[in-house]
Amino acid sequence: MSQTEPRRLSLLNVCKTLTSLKQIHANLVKLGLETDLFIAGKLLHHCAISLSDSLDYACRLFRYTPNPDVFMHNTLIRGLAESDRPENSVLKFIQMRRNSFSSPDSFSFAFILKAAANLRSMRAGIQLHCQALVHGLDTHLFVGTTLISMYGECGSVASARKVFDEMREPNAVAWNAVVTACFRGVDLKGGRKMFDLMPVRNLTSWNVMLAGYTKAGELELARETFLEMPMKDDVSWSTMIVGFAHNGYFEEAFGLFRELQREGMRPNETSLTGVLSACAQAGALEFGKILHGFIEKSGLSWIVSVNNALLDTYSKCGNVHMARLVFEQILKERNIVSWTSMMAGLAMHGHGEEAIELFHEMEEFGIRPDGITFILLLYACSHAGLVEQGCEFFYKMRAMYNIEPSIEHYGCMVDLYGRAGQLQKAYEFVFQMPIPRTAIIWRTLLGACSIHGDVKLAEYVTERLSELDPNNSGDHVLLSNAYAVAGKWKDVASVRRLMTDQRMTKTPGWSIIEVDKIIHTFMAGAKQDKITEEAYKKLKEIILRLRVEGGYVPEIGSVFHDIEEEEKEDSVSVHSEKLAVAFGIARLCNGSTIRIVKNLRVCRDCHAVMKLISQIYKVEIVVRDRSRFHSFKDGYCSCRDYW
DNA sequence: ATAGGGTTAG
Repeated sequence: MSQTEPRRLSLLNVCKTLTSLKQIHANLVKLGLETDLFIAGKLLHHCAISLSDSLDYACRLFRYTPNPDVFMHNTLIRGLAESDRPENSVLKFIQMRRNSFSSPDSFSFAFILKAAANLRSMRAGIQLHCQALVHGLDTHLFVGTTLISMYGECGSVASARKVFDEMREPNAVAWNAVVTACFRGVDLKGGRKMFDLMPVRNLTSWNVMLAGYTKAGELELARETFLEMPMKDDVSWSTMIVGFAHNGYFEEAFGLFRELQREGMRPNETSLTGVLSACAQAGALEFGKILHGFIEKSGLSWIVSVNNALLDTYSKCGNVHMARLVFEQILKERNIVSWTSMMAGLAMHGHGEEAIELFHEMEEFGIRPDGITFILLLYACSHAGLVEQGCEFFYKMRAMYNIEPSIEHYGCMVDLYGRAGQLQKAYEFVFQMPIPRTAIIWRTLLGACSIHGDVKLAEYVTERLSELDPNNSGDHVLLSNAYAVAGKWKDVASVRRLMTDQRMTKTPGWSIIEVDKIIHTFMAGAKQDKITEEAYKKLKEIILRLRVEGGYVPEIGSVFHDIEEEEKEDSVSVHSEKLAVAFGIARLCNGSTIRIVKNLRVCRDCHAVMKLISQIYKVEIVVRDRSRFHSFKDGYCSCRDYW
C-alpha cells in the first residue's frame, strides 16, 4: 500500500453521500486498488453500514470482488439485515455457507440473528440458534446477547430470559437486551424489575427504559425516569421528543425540543425529524418554518431524512409549493421516502394525477417502489376518483413488482370502489379477498354506504362490525349518516337512542385556527366562552349573507341529528369548522388565507358553506381534515367535490 | 437505545 492510501481511505470517514463515495471508488479503481480485500472491505463497510440507501451499490461492490473474505460477508449480511428486506441477509448467509471457504464466526451469527429478529421469524431464529450451537458460539457473549434480542423481537420473553439466565457473565449490554425484550413483550413490570436488579447501569440502560415506557404510551413514567436520570445524552432527548410526538402530545414535544436547545445541546437528526413530525401532525406551519431556518443555519440540510421530514411537514401544513422546493433541492439524494412523501403530499391536495406522474418519474430514476409507495398510489387514485388506474396498480404491484398486497392495500381498494359509488364491486371485493377481513375493512365499506345512502348494505356491514369491534360509537354514527342521506329520519333517531342508552359517546369534532400566534380550538356543543360567542355571532351574520347573496340552503343529509327541521339546521351550523372559519373572517385581515385543521372529515354542508364563503367574501380557505386538504377559492374546492 | 413516507371512520 502506498503512502497515499491511508489518507485516501480516511476520506471515506468524511464522505457522507453516495455521490462522493462513488468518486472515491472511481479513484481507487483508477489506481487498481479496488481488489485489495482490505480496501474493498472498508469501502463495502462504508456504503453498507455508514451510508443510508446505498445497499444496492454495496451489493454490486460485493459481486465484483473476486474472493470476498469473512469480513466482507459479515458486512453485507449486517447491512442487509437492517434493510427493508432482511430475507436477503439470510440468503447471503446461506450463500456464504455453501460457496465460501470461510466459515461463520461470532460476528456472522450476531448479524444474521439480527436479520431473524427484524423478520420476526422465530423459525429462522431457532435454526440459527442451533447452528450457533454447532459452531460452539451460542455461549459467546455477543451471540448470546443477540439471541436475547431475537427472542424478544419474536415475542418470546420466556426464551429471551432463558438465554439470559444461562449466560455466565452477562455484561451491561446483555442486561439491557433482556430489559428491552421484556418491554417488547409488553411486560413493563418485568422490565422494571430487571432494571432494578442490574448490577451496573449505563446510559443505554436508562434510555431503554425511556423507549420502553414511551412505546407503551406510559409518558408519565417516561417523564419520571427522564428526570431521575443521572446523565442524559441526545438519544435520551430524542426518545422523549419522538415519544411525545407519536402519542399525540405535540406541545410537549415542542417544549422538550426548546428545552434541549436551552441546555446548549445540538439537536440531532432524530430529534429534528421527531419534532418535525409533531409539526406535521399538528399542522404547525409557523414552527415548521422556524425549524427550516434552523436546519439551514446549522448546516444540517444535507441530511436526507431531515429533508424528508421537512417536506412532509410542509405538505401536511398545506404548503405543497415549499414541499416541492425541498424535494427539488435534494434531487440527487432522494430516496424512496422522499418520493413517497412527495406523492402523499400531492395526493392529499387532490393532485392525484400528478402523484401518479411522480411515481413514473421515480421509476425512471431507478428507484424501486415498495409496499408503502403502493398504498399512497392507491390512496391517490381513490381520492381522485381514478378507479380504473387504481385497479391497474393493484394488479401490477404483484405481477410486475413482486410485492404482496397487505391488508392496507385491500383497504385502499375497498375505499377506491366505495368512494366512487361502486358499492356492489366494493362488496364483492371484500368477499373475495384472500386475507382475514378486519374491522377497518368493514368500516371503509360502511363509510362508503354513508356517503351514498345505501341503507341495506350499511345495516349488514354494521352487523359484521358488531361482531368484530362492538361498541364503536363511530360506526353507529356512520350508520345513522347512511339513514340520514336516505332521508330515513326515524331510523336516525333510533340509532341515536341506542347510542344514548348504551352510553356511547361520539368523538367530539374539533377545529383549530391560528390567529396572532395563538391557536384557538373550537368544538361543537362545547361550553361557551368569549371566543366561541364571538364566533357564533359572526357565523350567524355570515349564514344570513350566504342565504341572501348566495342562495344558500342548508344540507342536512349528512348530519347526525333528528326530528325538527329547524333543529337539524341548527346542528349543522355549529360544526366546529364553521365556527373556526367565522372566527377567522372576524379576526384575520383581508387577503390572508384562512387555515383550519380539523380532526374529523369535513361534512357536505360545511363544504358547501366554505365554497360560498370563499366566493362571497373573496377569501382563500384551506382546511386540512382527517385525511386531506380542501382549498376553497372563488366558490370552488380543490377536491372537485369528491372526497 | 432514538428517526423520516402508511388504508377507514367519529
